[in-house]
Amino acid sequence: MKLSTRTRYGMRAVLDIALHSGGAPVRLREIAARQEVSLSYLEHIIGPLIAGRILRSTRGAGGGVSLLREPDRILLSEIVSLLEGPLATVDCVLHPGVCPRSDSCATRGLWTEMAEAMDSVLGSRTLVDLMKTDGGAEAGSCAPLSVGALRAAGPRLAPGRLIRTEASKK
Amino acid sequence: MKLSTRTRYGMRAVLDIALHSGGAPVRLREIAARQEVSLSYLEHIIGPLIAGRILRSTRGAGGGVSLLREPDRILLSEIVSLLEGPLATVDCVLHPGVCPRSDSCATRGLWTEMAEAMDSVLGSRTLVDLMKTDGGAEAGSCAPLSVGALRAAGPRLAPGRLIRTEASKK
DNA sequence: GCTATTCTTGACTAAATCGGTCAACATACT
DNA sequence: AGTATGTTGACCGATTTAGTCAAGAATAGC
Repeated sequence: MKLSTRTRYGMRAVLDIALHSGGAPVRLREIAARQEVSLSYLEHIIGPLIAGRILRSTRGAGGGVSLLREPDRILLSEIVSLLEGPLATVDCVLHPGVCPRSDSCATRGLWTEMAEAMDSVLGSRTLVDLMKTDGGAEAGSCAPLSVGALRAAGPRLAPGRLIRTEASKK
Repeated sequence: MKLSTRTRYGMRAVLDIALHSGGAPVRLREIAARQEVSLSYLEHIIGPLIAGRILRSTRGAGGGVSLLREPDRILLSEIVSLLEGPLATVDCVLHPGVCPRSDSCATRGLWTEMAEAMDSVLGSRTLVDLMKTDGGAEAGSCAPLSVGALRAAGPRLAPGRLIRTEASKK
C-alpha cells in the first residue's frame, strides 16, 4: 500500500511549480534540480498532469510548465488520480463485476470505506493547502514567490482537519 | 495503491473462520474451498495471522484453525497490518530519516493524513462488524453459525460510520 | 508404533509492476 | 539556422506479487 514515486514526485513537482512560478513557466530542468529527481524521469511524470489539464506547457526558449488553473481550484485528489490511478483499494470497489461475490461480500464494503476515507482527505484539500504548510526548505528556495494566489485563495475549504486514529497501535 | 491478494484473501479467511467455527477448529481445506483460494496459497496467508496471535492452530485429525480471541476483540487493522505491513502511504511517514526533507516537506503531512484516514477506518472496526454485514452467500454457507459471539459483542464501538467524500469526482 | 490427517515451512518460478534511462522528435524563440 | 525546451516511445534491470510444489512436523486414532 505504498504510493508510487511517480505520485510522490509528481505532487512535489506541482507544488514546486505553484511556489516558483511568478506567472512565468517553470523549466523542468529547474524543478528536477530542486526536487532532486532526474530530468528524464520527471518528464514522464509531468506528461499525465498536462494531459489531465492540471499543467500547461510551452516549448522553446523561455518555456516550461505552469499551472493551468489557480492553485485553489486544483484538488489534490486530481493529481493523485492522474498519477496513481483511481484510488480504489481493490478492483471490485469500482467494478463489482470482476468478482461474483461482490453483492454479498462483507469485506468489499470495508475496502470501499477505506478508499472513501483516502478520497475524503485528498478531495477536501487543494494545492493552496500544501502551499500554506510548505516549509520552503528546498534547495534554491526563498525566491520571490507568487504569494498572490495564496491570499486570493482564502478559506474556501475547511481548514485541514486531521482524521485521528482512536486505536493507534504498535 | 491496491491491496494485495494476501490481505484480501486473509481478511475473508478470518471472517470465514469466525462464521463457520462452532467452537471447533475450521480446516484450511474447507476455508480454501469456500473462499475459492488454493490451499497452498491459503497456508501462506494463515501463517502470519497465527504468528500475529489472531489465530490458533491445532494439527492432526480434527484439527484446523480458530480465532485466538473473541471476534469483538480483533481489530481489522491488526489483520491488515499483519498481511499488508504497516499502513504507511510512504516510507517517510513512519521513518522520517529516510528523506532529508522530512521536516519541511509539505507533502509528507498529506501522506500522513491519508495513512491516518485509512487507519481510522480499520482501527475502529472489529471482526464483529464484518460478521454483521456479511451476506452469507459463500458456497456451503447457511451452516449453523456461532451467533453467540455476535450477540455478546454488543455496541462496544461506534457503528461503522461512513467517511463520505464531499467532493466526489468523476 | 503405525498411519492418516492436518498444519508449517522453505524453495522455487512466471508474470507483473516499478523506477528509471536513452534516444528521437516536435515546437518555439532568437 | 540554431538553440532551447517540452514530448514520446522504446527499452531495461530490479523488485514484488501471486502463486505452486515438496518435504516435514505434530497430533489423533487404531
